[in-house]
Amino acid sequence: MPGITAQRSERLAGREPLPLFEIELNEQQRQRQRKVEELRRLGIDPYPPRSHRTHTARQALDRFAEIEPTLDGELDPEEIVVAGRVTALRDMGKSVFAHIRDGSGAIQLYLRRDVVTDDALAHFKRFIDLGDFIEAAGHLFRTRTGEVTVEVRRFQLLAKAVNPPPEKWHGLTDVETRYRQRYADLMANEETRRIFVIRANAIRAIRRFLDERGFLEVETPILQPLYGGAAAKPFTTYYNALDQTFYLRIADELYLKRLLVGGYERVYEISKDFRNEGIDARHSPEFTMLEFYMAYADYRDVMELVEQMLAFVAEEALGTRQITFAGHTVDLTPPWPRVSLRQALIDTTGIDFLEVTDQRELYERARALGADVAPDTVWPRIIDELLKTFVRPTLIQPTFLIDYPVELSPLAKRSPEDPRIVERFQPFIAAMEVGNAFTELNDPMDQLSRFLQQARDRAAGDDEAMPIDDDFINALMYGMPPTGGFGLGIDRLTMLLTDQQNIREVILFPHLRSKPTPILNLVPRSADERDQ
RNA sequence: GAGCCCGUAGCUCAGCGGUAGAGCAGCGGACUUUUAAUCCGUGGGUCCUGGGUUCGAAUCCCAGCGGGCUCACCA
Repeated sequence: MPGITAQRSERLAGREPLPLFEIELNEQQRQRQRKVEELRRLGIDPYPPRSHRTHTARQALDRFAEIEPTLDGELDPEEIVVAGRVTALRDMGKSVFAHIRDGSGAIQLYLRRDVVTDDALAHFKRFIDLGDFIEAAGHLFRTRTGEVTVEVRRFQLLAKAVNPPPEKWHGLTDVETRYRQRYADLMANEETRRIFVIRANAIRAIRRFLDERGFLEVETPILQPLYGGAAAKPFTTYYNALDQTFYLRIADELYLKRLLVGGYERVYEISKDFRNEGIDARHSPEFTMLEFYMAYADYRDVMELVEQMLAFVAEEALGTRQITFAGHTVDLTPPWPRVSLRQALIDTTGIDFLEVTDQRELYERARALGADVAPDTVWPRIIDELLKTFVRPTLIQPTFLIDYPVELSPLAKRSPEDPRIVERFQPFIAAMEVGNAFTELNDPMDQLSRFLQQARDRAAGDDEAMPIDDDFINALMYGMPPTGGFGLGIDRLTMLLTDQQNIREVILFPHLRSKPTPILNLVPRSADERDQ
């Protein structure tokens, strides 16, 4: 059965009718939409352009706390106006209790017949539903049960909700609906709202930390003619004006380093990167990355800065350096232990990767330990697998894993002590890898040879090997100072700070496959119906 | 991409071969300090979609769509 039509609403709103479609509403939506039309007939705008709010819920509660000692149990003499979404309604007959929530919190409203008048109370009961935005003018007092409440004199609908809100006790729990309709999730679930506040606080803290230390925030291209700076498959697009294939960046790295060639000493960028790969609890193809680079610093300087930064961020975002994640309590207070990957692997697997240089032998040893590797897995990938299987689960308290084999790191500088090792580290917290850093490779010819090796890997079938970026080589040929660089997954950091096990819980609008059935049922109207 | 699990009212869920259910929300009524208010009454369904088995399918089987978890690739 067709519901109230958009066309009729348009007519009642004094505009031209929508010609072709109507929206099919369920019973509750129809019920509410009827109220919209009835209000219009009464000359009341169900969507007025302005509110007259004088106090947020928080400000009202704070005000009452301040003046209550002077009131002697009486009403606050000053009239205030609060506004928000109706989240609870308790109809007592000749009075009504309601809660409204705004961005600052919630406050209770109390409407009594002998204060608002009989007609106004009837109007409220007739037209105000759960989920509506309203404003209410009145005086603060404390109820018998102790709750600070507005005794309402006047009220006004600010925006009618046609959709009923999710169930009040369990909220919205269906994961798919929570992601597809994040607005409903945010409306219904305090925890969801909390996560994104912490996320914003963390990002603000990072900016402040870096700004205070002389870093320059910059923006480099997201659309790039060549991608690089990480091992990943890119999203590809076509740039019409340039008549050329472009890629969405997989990392910021190569552009930020060009800026150090240009003479900036400290730069950072916080923005989205895109990797055309699998989605799981720790990976989102569109994710947020912090990268910073500092000249005249090496990876040890960077480690010191990173442990300070993350302790600062936790303090700013959560008020503590102790965080709980997946049942682990970890303490971010610096300094964090530095453990070489070589030693960690010797301790956990007995394998010394400087001794076991033959791929076949490494494979046999890994298999003997029970690692899940295929016979054709290349040497660096086996090392990576051993790291993930045997080392990573042991890294609960914050730890820097340092000094990786050169084969794993085509953009990092070799150790002066051992050319088979690069000066690289990854911070692990609660067994989660949250970043990646190294002393940056600034020898253009060494960089070129690493690119050439990547090209060979690519030819051999590694489709995540980086393409050769000759402009980057050209930049390095102008000279880049000794530099330490760092990349941090902002989403994963947020997971840690909010104790969320799934990355989609910390992304406002995570990607899902489009649904064949639309949310709104728009049905065509027949011509004669339109003519009536 | 593979394996396992899920899809029932606006929301949260039960039902798992024999007339489609509960709570909240809705609608009607009672109640002037309630707190998931309470009490009485009541409407509401493409049981994800399409096939099949069966006298009979929400329930069993097959396929598809959407989602979750675990793998695999990756930060």
